[in-house]
Amino acid sequence: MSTQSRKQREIQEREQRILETAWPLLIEQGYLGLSMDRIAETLQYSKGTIYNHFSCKEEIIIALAIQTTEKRTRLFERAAAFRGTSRERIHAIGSAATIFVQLFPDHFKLEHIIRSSSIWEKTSEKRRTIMRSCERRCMGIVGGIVRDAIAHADLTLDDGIVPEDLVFGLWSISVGAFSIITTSDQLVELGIQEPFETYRQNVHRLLDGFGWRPLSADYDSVAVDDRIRAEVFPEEFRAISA
Amino acid sequence: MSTQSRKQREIQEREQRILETAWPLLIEQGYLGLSMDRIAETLQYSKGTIYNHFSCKEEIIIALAIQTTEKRTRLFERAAAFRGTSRERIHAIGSAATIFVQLFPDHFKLEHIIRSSSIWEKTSEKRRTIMRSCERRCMGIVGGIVRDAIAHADLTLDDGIVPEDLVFGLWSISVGAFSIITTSDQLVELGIQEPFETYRQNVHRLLDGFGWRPLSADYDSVAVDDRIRAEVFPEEFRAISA
DNA sequence: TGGAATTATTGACGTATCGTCAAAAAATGT
DNA sequence: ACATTTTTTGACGATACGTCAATAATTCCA
Repeated sequence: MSTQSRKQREIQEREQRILETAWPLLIEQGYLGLSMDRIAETLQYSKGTIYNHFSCKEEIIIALAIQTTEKRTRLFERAAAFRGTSRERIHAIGSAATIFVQLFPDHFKLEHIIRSSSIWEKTSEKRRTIMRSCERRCMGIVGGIVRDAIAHADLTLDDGIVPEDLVFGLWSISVGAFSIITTSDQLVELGIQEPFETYRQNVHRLLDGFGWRPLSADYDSVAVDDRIRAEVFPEEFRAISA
Repeated sequence: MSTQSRKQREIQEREQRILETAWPLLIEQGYLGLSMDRIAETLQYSKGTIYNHFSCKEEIIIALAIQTTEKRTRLFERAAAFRGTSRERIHAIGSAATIFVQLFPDHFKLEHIIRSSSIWEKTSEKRRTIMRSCERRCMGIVGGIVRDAIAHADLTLDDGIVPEDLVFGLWSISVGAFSIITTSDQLVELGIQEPFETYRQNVHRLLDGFGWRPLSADYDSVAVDDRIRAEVFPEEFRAISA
């Protein structure tokens, strides 16, 4: 019994160690830098053992992507639990998204890799389902705040507009901004000195455009951001600042 | 002389044929599907000859990306030349971006592939420079419209906000929306029935948030969109509808 | 506890692809 | 007609993927 559980635990832990070994290879050298042989060599296991855990390279990649995506989802959940006006809560989501990118600047590299059709299609349906459900959960959280805002009359959507449309807008602007930030090497030359700050402001413009109260003009969004970072994400904030 | 030019021309044309052969391989099977051997086999040349044109796989990929990016830039230039209010002209840019995605739905796959660090870093500085200059040109076009809007008092930016901030917002929301549209397989399940339409509306909300006149409420953006498609992009519009 | 049954591990193997380079072929110039 | 330059070729070495039969370790049960 105890022997079994020891072995079982060893196998379990190995899975995590494989992922930890894979991460820097993938981040530093991309898809091609991740080699099953090198993982095996590093961990002193034979290749076959690695394949016992992950049936192909792509499975390792999506497993890593799931880990970071789940971390983001948890940040979103904490942000949504912030006690404040609907506008402050949606603001907290923006802060969570930004903190996530700053804590895991490499996540978007992964996201790019995993979305390549050649990679995505080789992953198992099981893991793809997990990814999709993370995506749905994130959208659900944001959608919930939008609905709350409507319920509290902070926001009124025009006819034919559903909460998901707004969520899609926030999702788009965030994915786009962070993609650009993490892949463009000439933002400063293009006139974007502080991309994260610009992102934050643009999100507010978008919310203003939907008429979400209180509008930017009415409150000091920098102060709100500080408060959220201090109250909701004190630890993460310290990690970023350090 | 005539023999030389014939040979020269043959070599020139071959380059394009290589790219045409590479495109479907890359789109259908991703980075891994693109094989130098297969290109050589298909075109009945030896591998060495292919390598005379492109020093590595990645050069082929970026060459393809440059071709589509240049097409987009030309669409943007035509959109910017639209004679109308600043708001209509920026609207035309949005239409151009949408038309581009619909004409070249696979471009974003390429964009994803090329942005992978492992690929990007293997490309030649020469071609990277071309890509960057395309990017700058696109931003410049949009920035010019923003400046015109300010000059015509259609738009007033708050202190500390520069035109590039707004451009970054439009860029983000577009890149994000199209990335999501081309890679997510559950948009409908997530409640986004007509992503392109939602994108268009979100862009307007963002512009409204910046106070760009006339605001959405004041005019029929669907009519403007129809007019732009008919006047500026009649041919492309037909191609999409067909 | 000892040995059968099950499970986990190993690493050589077949296949595929990359990018190179010396030799062969073709084109060009005199 | 022959020398020089340019282009093409494909065999080659290197690397990596994923498989699988053989081996080792572990578990189970009498």
